[in-house]
Amino acid sequence: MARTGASTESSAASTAAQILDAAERLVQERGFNGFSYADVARELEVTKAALHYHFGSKAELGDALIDRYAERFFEALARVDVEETDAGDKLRAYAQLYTDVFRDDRMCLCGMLAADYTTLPDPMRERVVRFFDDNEVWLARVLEAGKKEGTIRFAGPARSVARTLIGGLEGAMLVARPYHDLKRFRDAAELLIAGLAVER
Amino acid sequence: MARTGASTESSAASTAAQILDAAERLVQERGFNGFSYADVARELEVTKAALHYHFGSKAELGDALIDRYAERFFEALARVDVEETDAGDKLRAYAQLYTDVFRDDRMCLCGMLAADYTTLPDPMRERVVRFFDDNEVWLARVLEAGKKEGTIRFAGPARSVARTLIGGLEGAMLVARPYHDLKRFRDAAELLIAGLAVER
DNA sequence: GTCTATAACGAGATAGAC
DNA sequence: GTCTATCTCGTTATAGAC
Repeated sequence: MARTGASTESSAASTAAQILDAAERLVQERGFNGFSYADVARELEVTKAALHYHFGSKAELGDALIDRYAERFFEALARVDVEETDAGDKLRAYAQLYTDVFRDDRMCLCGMLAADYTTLPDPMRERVVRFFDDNEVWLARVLEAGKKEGTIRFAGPARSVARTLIGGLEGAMLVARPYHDLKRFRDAAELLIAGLAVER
Repeated sequence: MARTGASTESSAASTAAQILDAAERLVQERGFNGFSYADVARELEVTKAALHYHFGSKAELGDALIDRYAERFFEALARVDVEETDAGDKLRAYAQLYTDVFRDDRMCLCGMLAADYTTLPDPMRERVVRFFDDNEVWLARVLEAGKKEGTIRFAGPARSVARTLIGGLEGAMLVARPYHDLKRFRDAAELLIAGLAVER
């Protein structure tokens, strides 16, 4: 499907998208309680009032941030499903998505929001949980497929291994970020996959 | 060594300690940017000004929080060293420390502060990093000992496995907390240890 | 050591002009 | 759609009385 084509605004990106871009990075870097409308406004060189036109409240902005992030993330997973056939390769491609985030000095958006969880409005909480649930479903399916094909073995329910992988990768990002060290994250990701989903 | 014994203040806990208790829980639940002096003051039924007498600034309070948390944590690890001899048992005792934190609906203090890392003053950053470094040293020593005794095997440098364990446990707490599910955390901790430090 | 009072600032949000 | 102006509230922090 082509881009939306010639629209009323011919600028590179709509203001709403620019706001989401800036806010997303700020949340991933500083957390939901660590940034303000003023930060976004300064960056885009518009006023806070302009932001409120596009996203009435910080909570609404938060909802939109998670929705877009999740949409893009699961689109990427759908591409992995098309491009990779081996279960081990799919797991490594999954970890690579996290690596790409970490490379930008960012934390996973939903990992960061998991830290902020107790302070989030309910609609944001629900979205964060759904993100992890959907990740778990995707990973469990890959693990089960690998087990069936005999390319992978693991102990216990695929769901538990999936959860441990998600938490392991989120935690690897969390702890590696202060060290500003990509290798630290990649080593952990590699050990996690090798230890939890043994190839044979 | 006995408690400090009869001191000038005979009350149950000094005000400074009460402040640290309340602030610690608030940070572990809500993050460093998710609580205020007003929250602590309300809880202890004192004024904000009283808090400032004991801890001049939020940054100083943060320093004191990490110092006390780290001190207690490494005292606990020293006890583990005395009480457990088998390397696998030491690793399980290590994970149990995290379980105890999670059981109180808390995130590890330094795991939470790792999320807030980019917004922290430098002295707090240094303390957070030191906490993880010291954890890594302790775990790597346990892993090496287990390898030498032949009770444990693992791939790659003990340091890398140690880092992966720390990140894995921190991430397991982070992601399990929204689900309010102790079993979810315990299952992940078990799989992490079994997958990263295989017993034989 | 704790209080009242207040300063100084930033946050989220709204009204109404352009 | 973006602006100026403003409101209200919460935040960290300090001064000075008790």
